[in-house]
Amino acid sequence: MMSETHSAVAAAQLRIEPFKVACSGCNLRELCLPLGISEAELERLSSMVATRRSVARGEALFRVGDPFASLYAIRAGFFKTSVSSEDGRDQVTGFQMAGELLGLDGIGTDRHTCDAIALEDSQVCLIPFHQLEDLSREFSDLQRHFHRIMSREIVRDHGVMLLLGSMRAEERLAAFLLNLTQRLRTRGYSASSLVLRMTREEIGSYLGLKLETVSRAFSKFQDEGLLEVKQRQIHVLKPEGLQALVNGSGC
Amino acid sequence: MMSETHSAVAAAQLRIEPFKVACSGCNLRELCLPLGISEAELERLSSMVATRRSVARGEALFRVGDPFASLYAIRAGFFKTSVSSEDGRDQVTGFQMAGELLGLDGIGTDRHTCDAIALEDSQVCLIPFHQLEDLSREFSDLQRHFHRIMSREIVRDHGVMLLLGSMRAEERLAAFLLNLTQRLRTRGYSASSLVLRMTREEIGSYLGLKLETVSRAFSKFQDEGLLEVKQRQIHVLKPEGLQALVNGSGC
DNA sequence: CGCGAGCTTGATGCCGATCAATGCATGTGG
DNA sequence: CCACATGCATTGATCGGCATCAAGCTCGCG
Repeated sequence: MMSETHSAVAAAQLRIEPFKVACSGCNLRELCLPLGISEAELERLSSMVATRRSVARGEALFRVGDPFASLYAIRAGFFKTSVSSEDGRDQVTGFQMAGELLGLDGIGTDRHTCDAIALEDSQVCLIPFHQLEDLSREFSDLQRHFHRIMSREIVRDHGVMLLLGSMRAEERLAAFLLNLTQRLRTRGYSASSLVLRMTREEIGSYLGLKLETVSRAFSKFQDEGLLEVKQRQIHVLKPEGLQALVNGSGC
Repeated sequence: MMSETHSAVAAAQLRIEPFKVACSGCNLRELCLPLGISEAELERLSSMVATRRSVARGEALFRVGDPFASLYAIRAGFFKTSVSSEDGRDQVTGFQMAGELLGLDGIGTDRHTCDAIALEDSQVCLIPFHQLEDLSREFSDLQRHFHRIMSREIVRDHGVMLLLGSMRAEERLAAFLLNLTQRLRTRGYSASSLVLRMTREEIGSYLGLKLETVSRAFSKFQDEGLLEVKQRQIHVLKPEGLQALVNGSGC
């Protein structure tokens, strides 16, 4: 496992590389596409997911207009997705971490409708979409799980709409931080100590705020003793204080 | 067809009724789930979609927490979907019209995560989801089309995020009106004359604005000669003027 | 006719955007 | 190793768009 990780890092400059760990041996199995499927399915899925790709920090996994052929399961790293309007304003639509799926936006039109940019050196597993459809016609558990993933993405988007449409700046940042720590905890990381992989501007874009507003909100949280902020190093001191903000007791 | 519509309206008080028109004879076929599938598939889909339900104006088709079992294809009428936070603020996440699908939010957790409320007396066709999954394992065209529908919903949500995160009040309303007229045109209605089925407050909730702001934006558009507004009766005089706003030339 | 829900319009205030200056960390070339 | 550039973050001062509060208006309906 350790040597595996090491060799992967060593080969990081290769854009496309043969696959080294089957889904069955991947420590993200419980978070990723293979969740809750049988041995036989897992076997077939593993053989389908035959290539991996490395994406350096700042590079695009795909961009608006790129032909869609595969979904991408994040094996390691961190991404943002963003859309933009004709006149150049852009909106970060999400941040994705290990075990999460990228590329669902492309299914509808066979072209990607957003950019996916790596916020740190990352690796993704390619899941050829036609093959996934074929396989999910064979295995109802896989089919079901894939449908759940898409549906949850829709539900997540609704949550972001609620945030953008009805919350104030500090509530938004609190909700964002709680969401991040929640997802990190699921992955076995500390819930209280985290390193942001994105800039204030990217957070602001996601939350519908300007970077100065994000910065001020961080400072305010620090003054109130909810957080310790050192650039991108965040220590959450009072998660319940953040939760209270989200729940609107701060009105 | 006329008598069909008539009897349906007469039976509107019945909540659940036997199905009278198969998908193959439905004039929404080209907009709805059956799009682009073979005769054999259409036959099977029709027999699966065996019940219809009437929902009176103001009533809920489903609510947060309701068990999920079916998707709903809107046969006639108009709906809104909304989510709400713990402290009661709620956010309209979409408006749905004939030929569109409701209920995708429920797949992920087997419970609905939003409310779907009829904004006028409406009828929906029930699509039992397990049966749809079964059928889409048999027919790859149906499978593919269903995946496209889900993906497009995700892409639509991204568009709403862009709107909520980066547009100003008048841009939001312009984008909203253009989207509505576009969808009405697809259904054979005039692109210039429409009757809003929702209140200013519901529009405001969807757009992340207060009802007064929506009202003022309507008045402004009228003053500028872009629209004629009489309560919920809207005549679009200069669609290109609205388009220009969305494109950001107004900055 | 009178009630009430929904819409319009005005006056005021506040939150977050904008503009601007400074600080801080990292990297690069002389 | 220092000087300098660069990208990102912080903080302050000011401004503007939208929310808020408030008052009347319109229209459908019992």
